[in-house]
Amino acid sequence: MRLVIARCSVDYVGRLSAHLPMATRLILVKADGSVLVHSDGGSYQQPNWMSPPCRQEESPGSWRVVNKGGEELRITIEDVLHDSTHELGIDPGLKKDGVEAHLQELLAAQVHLLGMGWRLVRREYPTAIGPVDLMCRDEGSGAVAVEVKRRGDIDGVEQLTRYLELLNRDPALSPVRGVFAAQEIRPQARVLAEDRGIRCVTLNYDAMRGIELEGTLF
Amino acid sequence: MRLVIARCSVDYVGRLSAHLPMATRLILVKADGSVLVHSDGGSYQQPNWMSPPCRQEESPGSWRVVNKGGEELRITIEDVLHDSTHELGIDPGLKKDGVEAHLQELLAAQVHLLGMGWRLVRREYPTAIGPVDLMCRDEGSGAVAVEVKRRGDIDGVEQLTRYLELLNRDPALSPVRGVFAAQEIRPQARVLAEDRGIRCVTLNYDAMRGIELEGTLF
DNA sequence: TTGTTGATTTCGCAA
DNA sequence: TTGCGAAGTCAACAA
Repeated sequence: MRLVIARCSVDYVGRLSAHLPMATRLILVKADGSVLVHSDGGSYQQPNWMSPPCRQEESPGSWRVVNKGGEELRITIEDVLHDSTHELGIDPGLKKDGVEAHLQELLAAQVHLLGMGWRLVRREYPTAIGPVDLMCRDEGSGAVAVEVKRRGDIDGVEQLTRYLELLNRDPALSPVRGVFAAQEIRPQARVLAEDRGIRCVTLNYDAMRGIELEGTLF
Repeated sequence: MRLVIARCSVDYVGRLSAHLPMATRLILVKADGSVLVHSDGGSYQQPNWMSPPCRQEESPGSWRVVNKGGEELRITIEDVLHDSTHELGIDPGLKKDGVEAHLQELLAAQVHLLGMGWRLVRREYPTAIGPVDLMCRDEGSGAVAVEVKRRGDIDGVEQLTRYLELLNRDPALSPVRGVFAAQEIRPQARVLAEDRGIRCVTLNYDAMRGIELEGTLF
């Protein structure tokens, strides 16, 4: 990894055109050849960059980074304040926990949280417009489509509504009810869901994980 | 801006949990206090970070960065290979060109691409639930609402559907047809749109820009 | 402050 | 490879 602090201007021409006027910035060159330009403040993201795989041509005062797709990053350098290279080695990678997939998995193992006597038919139940997160049968064997979200938004209600509309065209399943389950449900989403006869359930991630952990103890 | 190259492990606890095992990485501290951790390869984005505003507590071998929302980034440092601080000053900011607004502008100037004899009524046609990108009249003077996207997704179809539903309540306009125009249209979005009687049109940005450029030549 | 929408979204998974 | 949906989405802008 190479770190350069320099007074520079940057132009990107590719999927769009972007221009950074002359100023002092950090230019970061990774081992895979990708180039990132960072300012000191403003957004925490890089204001300009070129994603790998890409090729770099360096001449005094001017860098040119070209992508396979014809995208181009051109850096004009007026003054270099710092330039150092460091050997970092490979990174073992990031482990994430607590995302939607995990939430879905936890709920699939605990469908009784939705109602006594409920059972899971299958996860990722396929339809023509995409998979339903959980398909269940309630205590009276009625079909229920469950949409799981980390944050329950209007989009999620729309998504579940589309599934329900489609599933209810199938005489073998109909009537299919809907449950919208999320860690947080925004008021607007809740209103819309309930207006459409969809039940809203707030999930407690820690409690669900706790139950799961308990289960593994015995 | 402070640059630290160090052998470290990183833990984030907040909206989710994430862990980076011990390895050599770049730790970048910006003037606003935000902290970014970069590996040398893999994804070109930062694998772990804390966005501003945040507060940093540094003790030998351990950093703790805390957010207002109770999110926490904990960096355990085993060995420091480099540590330097640089004064960058303020950044003038980024200028972009060629995004959706541009696409809409181009299509507005070339509504004949949608059909012979079509004319533009106006861009950003106002409704109670937001502006319709383009309102047109077709060859038979029928009203047509056009939604322009760079990537045509189901969300865009839903958006246009809401506009059409509202517009068709107005006897002075009704019937209003819909056109969904985008550089790329995803199959599921196309299915949904056509199921609702909305015409899908794929836009060729380069060709549209080319025509525009030609136009300026004469 | 809150909500909405676009993004060079990026990223990961699965068909 | 391509398609599709989630993201600690982020960030800009309007209400």
